[in-house]
Amino acid sequence: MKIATWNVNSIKVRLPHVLAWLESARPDALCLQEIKCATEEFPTLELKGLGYHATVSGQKSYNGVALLTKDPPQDVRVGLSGDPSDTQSRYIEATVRGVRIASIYLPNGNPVETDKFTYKLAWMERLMARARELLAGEVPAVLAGDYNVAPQDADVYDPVAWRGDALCRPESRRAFRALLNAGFTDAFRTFHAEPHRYTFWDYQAGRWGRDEGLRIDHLLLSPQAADRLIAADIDKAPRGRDKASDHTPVWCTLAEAGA
DNA sequence: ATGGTAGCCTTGCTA
Repeated sequence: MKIATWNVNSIKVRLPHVLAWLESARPDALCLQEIKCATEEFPTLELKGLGYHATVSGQKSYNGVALLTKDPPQDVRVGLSGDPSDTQSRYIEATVRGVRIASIYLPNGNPVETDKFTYKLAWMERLMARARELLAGEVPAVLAGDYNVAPQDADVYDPVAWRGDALCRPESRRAFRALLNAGFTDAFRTFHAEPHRYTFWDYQAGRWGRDEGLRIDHLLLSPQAADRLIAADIDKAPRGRDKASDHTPVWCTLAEAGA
């Protein structure tokens, strides 16, 4: 079972890229972030044409997450509990072929001296609470998405320049490590120890051309999912296309249940 | 050299 995540930065602009990638990579599930459209504006029919069900938590202009799955999803859950006043669409979760899959768009958190950073850390606490519930259920679970956290300096092209940024701050990294310490596995790092492998390259200053990026998109696996982990990697190709998103897909494959 | 790009619509904000 192949599960992928991709921050597409507008599904309307990126639909041709998404369709092409689905056709070539054929994931069983693709988690999308920053779709930047209302749920009713999502191109559900175009994706159905490729054989994918779309489960969407949209939002006009900003944020928005979705789950594209070959099989119909079950037990869809939208949002994280813990803050009824939170109106940002950043979390959707469903069961696909027995695997609990979440599409996550974690807040960026910049500038750090503002309530945006406070919101990010509070959101990570709420995610942690949900992660603990999933662990208690002892089910295969994959928390996939744009975490807006570069876990270590090796995940950043210029760690010194980024030291004070919300993506690299010690508080952000500690909250990310708490997920690992609780029992979740970073799928990519299971197979790739080499530094300077990225999932995001800023549009500005020719970062892509110089391979100056950050690894901020992650697939975190519960023990029951990690026990089935076969492979994981970053697919850089979509970032090199015309009109590309600033992020590129990350994927992992799980052995079939009972295999 | 204190910039640069992209996408949204709020022609500034978010990233």
